Amino acid sequence: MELPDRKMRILKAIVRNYLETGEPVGSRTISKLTDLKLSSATIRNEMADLEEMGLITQPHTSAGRIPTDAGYRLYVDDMLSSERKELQDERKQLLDMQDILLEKQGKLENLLQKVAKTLAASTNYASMISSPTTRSSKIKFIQLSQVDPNNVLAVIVIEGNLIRNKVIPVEEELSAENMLKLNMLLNTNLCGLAVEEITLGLIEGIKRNAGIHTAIINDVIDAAAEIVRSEEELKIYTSGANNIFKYPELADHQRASEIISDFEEKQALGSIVQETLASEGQNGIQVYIGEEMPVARMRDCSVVTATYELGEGMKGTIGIIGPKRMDYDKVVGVMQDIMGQLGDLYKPAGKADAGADPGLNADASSPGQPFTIPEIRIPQIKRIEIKEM
Amino acid sequence: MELPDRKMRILKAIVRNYLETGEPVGSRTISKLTDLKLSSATIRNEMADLEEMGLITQPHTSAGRIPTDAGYRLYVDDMLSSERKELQDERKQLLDMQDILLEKQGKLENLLQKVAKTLAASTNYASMISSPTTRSSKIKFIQLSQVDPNNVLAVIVIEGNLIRNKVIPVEEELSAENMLKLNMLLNTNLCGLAVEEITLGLIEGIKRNAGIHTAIINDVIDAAAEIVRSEEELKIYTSGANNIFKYPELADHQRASEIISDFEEKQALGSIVQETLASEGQNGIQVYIGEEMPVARMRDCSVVTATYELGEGMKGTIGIIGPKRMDYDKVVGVMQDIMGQLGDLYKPAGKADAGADPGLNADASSPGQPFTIPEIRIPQIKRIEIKEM
DNA sequence: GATTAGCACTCCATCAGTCCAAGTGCTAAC
DNA sequence: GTTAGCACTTGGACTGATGGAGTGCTAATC
Repeated sequence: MELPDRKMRILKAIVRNYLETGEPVGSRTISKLTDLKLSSATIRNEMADLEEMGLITQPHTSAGRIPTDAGYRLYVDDMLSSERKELQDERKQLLDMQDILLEKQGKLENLLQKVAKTLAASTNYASMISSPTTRSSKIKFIQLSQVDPNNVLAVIVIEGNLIRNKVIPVEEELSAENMLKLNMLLNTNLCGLAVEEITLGLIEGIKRNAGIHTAIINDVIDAAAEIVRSEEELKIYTSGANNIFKYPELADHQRASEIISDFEEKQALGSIVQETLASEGQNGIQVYIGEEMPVARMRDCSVVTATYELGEGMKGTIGIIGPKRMDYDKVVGVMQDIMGQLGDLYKPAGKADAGADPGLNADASSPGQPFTIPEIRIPQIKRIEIKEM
Repeated sequence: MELPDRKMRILKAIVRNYLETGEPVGSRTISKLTDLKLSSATIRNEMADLEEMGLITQPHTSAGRIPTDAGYRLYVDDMLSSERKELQDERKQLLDMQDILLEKQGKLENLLQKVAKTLAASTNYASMISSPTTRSSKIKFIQLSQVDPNNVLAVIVIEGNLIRNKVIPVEEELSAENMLKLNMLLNTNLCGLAVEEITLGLIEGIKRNAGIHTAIINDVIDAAAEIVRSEEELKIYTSGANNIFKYPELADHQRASEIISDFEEKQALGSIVQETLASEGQNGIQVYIGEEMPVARMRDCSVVTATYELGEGMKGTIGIIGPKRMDYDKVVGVMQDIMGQLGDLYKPAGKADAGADPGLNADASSPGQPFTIPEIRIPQIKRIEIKEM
């Protein structure tokens, strides 16, 4: 929608003023606020037009105007297309995440939690961050080992160097030789494949080659699938849910309760993440306003989401959820900042200088595992002998 | 504090009525409610006494009475000492957790989350549950393996069959023989020990025996310590935080915001867990009322906590947080029920019948690992040879 | 034709005043 | 020791009046 310049400026002034005050804004206010020397009467005429166009509305007859969803949308779109250029030049660093990012011992889980906290604290809105999805997660390495007569321990390394293990109950103990064969078979057939790429045909093939122990093959593949699946399971960290109490329009019992509940369950937030990942907006940032919200119960909110990338195609989503009258400019700025800083976090292993190497751990479950170790080779087992102890 | 029977009955009636209605309760109401045929005037006299004793209070001059913290305390103590007997007889099963408990594929994380949800849903209060602490967690088995020239993968199994792994960067590649020695050395020296039992002297001894690679020993032990530490890290799952909106006395912005924040941060809840585990109350259940709350910001709430046991000394805490006027009877009942059901969950591996075997997984990070597999043996490595692939 | 001044009108928030129900404490009678 | 009765207090709900903020419309002005 194209709007004559003057109307646009008035709309912007209305939106901005409303964002600040949360009160309906009247013609006189705008008349004084803008630098286009116009009387309140003229503004009133323009406002009547804007209202007719569905961009602003009156809560009641003798009140000022507030933006409609469409009004916000226009404002945000305009901002996003101009903001981008500004920011790319300056690349201002709004948030000092030094402590967070340098914290060597931290796990990814902690990092995400802290980013969420930082986001919430610096914006005064509620924030969320999803764990990076490893949708393309390929199996790098599988190792089975007999842990006791009834159980086989499967260690599976998937791309991104995430390590998962699972104990598989078996009925018969495997000999070391068979175990070794099995390991080779699995590695040669499955390494480099994403779980989605493992077809039934492939499994059949492996089973044929395995000859014996077809049962265990099934189990292992099930395990692998389950492991990768659980890896893909979206984890969402939130912070500052209580910030919604700062905005009266969200703080009444009904709404607050619903939002808090959605934040606790996290399921609803998941759908926002999905939505964001599915449709990448311009310049990486997406804004859902009111009715556009993927989550029905949050129709009184807006959410600004962005996709961050942690290298190797591991993408996650950060989001700020607040009232429709949120400070979009600020939020978008903070978002871009965080995106940038998270992006910088991943540096190819070789280039990372010692000081800045985040030394992140890839996951809670594999603590201490460096985030950027290079290729993992299949370990070579050499001639080894040991007596029973 | 001993109270004449009639005063006690009146106090109980006041408390019970207030729990139900949330309104100050007047003398007439009590007169009609109790079966001790007394006029409202008499009740008024008794109430004046109770007020003098600090058990009830008036919000304002011409209002009914509400219980003070001390009044609740007396009520709860009385209930706890009588309730116990009742419940031990009947062992009624209030909650049907069949689906939850039988869900074979579930991880402990999911179980806990679901228990929290069940608790919240069935009580209409906010609930929390801490992951079981494995404070006595002993190392069962350590295995190092060279993953690539620069990294060694350490897999550590601790009691309760929790498996953890960590990649340790090393400067020099170890030979298979040395790796094997190291494995044996570590296992013989560390297995069966809790991390607290690993002394500096012990480490020195290991290092001496290791001869070479003293650096890696340090790393491995650090890793082990870190792994066990991260295992002990209290995880807390919550549910139903939004239930507080059902109780007007908690639902005003100030209070709600604080409580929600505490629920999101979970840190404050941690101190409740600590407090509970530290001082085990009578019959396993503890009630903190108002000012007794360990968390200052929740002084308007009460919390009922209980310690559950998941076998092998793994203890965790469940808690219900609600308004001071919570339905203590019901909550205590539900708590005991859950405690029982969680307790039943752990059955010695041999005795568990197939149908009821929960088949729980011990942790998110080791999905699919049966919860009750018996002793883990150190795997025997036999003569194996393999060419470089 | 666009802009502005002026005016009548609308609506909401606020405040004071009134009334009422619920509950109390006290006294006197049983 | 218990109860009936009464004067008193208090908060909540309702009412009506008032004023401020804002609008739409019209007529005058640039």
